Amino acid sequence: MNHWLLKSEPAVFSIDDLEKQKTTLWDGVRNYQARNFLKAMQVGDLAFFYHSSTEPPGIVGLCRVLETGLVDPSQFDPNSPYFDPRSSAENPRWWTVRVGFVEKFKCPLTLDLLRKNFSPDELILLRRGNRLSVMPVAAEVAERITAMRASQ
DNA sequence: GCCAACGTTGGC
DNA sequence: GCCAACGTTGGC
Repeated sequence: MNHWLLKSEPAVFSIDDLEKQKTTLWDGVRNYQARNFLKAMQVGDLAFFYHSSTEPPGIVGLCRVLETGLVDPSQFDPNSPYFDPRSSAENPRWWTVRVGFVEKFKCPLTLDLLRKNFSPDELILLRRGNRLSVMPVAAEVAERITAMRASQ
């Protein structure tokens, strides 16, 4: 099983929204590196849910990959901000997964706390200028994150 | 609201 | 294929 980190602005979609909805299609990713990580996900993988552009930013919960290899429907919707006129049904450009709510952390693991416990080498999130919204988390790092959560 | 960092676009 | 211009991300 692999671990991932998914970024979302809570004003757009939060861990509370996921808890209410139970599952969601992780659509709207329009970056090739992030898309490739989405493609590499497998059913059963766990993903840390990260809130960005909020105070404080941080990991706020956990979700699980339920379905993989899904075509992102928003690329075909002219009314969607994620519409991509270069995509076609025969040759879709953007792929995604469905994730399900697992848990919301009692205390968020803030970006500040993550910086104190991990190096930028260990956690892509912490790398200078990082803007990836979907990224892998090494097993050993995921274990330490989970341990931090437990000790809060 | 600022701005550094980065990805994408498009002229050449 | 280069690279300047531009738009976006996201922490602060």
